[in-house]
Amino acid sequence: MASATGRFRRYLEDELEECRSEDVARRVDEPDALEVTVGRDRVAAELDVLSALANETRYALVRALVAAEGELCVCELHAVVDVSESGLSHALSTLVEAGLADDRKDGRWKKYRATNRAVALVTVLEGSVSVDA
Amino acid sequence: MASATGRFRRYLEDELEECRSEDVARRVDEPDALEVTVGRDRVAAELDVLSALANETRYALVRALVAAEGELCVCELHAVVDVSESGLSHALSTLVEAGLADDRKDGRWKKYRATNRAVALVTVLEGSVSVDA
DNA sequence: GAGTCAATTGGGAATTCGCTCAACTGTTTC
DNA sequence: GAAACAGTTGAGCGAATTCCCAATTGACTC
Repeated sequence: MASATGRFRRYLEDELEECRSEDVARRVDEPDALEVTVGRDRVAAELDVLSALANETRYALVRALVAAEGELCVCELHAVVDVSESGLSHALSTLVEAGLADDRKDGRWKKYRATNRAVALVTVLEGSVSVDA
Repeated sequence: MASATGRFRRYLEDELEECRSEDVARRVDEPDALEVTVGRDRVAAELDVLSALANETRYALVRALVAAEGELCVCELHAVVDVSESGLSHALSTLVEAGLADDRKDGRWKKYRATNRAVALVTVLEGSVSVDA
């Protein structure tokens, strides 16, 4: 973490003149404390999920799977996005890896289904974005 | 949308032999119907939010802002991430643009705060990722 | 077993992203 | 007004993504 400690200290001192309710020393340590408690692995995992979702093709697929409320076969999903079959396959495997979809082989076909994680995220996104913007 | 209609049709016909409860014609139209109802703009907006969040630096900033439950000044945020001051400023403006943070100027300092959208997303991510993986 | 079909894998080209550097705006202090 | 400081903006370079092409794997049919 880059040390902007000098500026940070000045900032805190300045803040204290307006409002004495804070303990400078405690606040200085806060960011690091935060960092430690959270756990890098967990954050990294969350980032993987976000990265998997943050792509037009993959997000469209997830939305379709969530809306379907059940299994969809690769050929059904192909109708939803505008990429080659290979691109579709790559996208789906990324989603499975991120825990956003489950796959199941059914004879000649392969079927995908949204996970709870995917449902939760799409729901929150829809809700939060409809509010404004 | 790429037309894999041939394969899709074959798939549906095959499915119907096992389970007659579905109407082929209706299912063929389903993906398009879905696409229309959702609205491209809305989906695009959701994607912007995801793209803004799907980056190590920016996600760390959002987590810090959410954890703070209040305003943090740029110099405080600088302690959280490992980028140059300029990089930090770029990251923060991306977050504001995506509606994940609000900014407020306070004399010489500028303060940022997490939006409800940011809180909702971080909360869901934490919850959904702790389940497994 | 040969042919066909659904889907995946690996490699590589084009594009996008993330960050730093340098220059700049606005604010406070002397 | 000059100097110092907080923070932003734009340009540009290296790194990571995204997607297509070609070849391949399994599964079903005849």
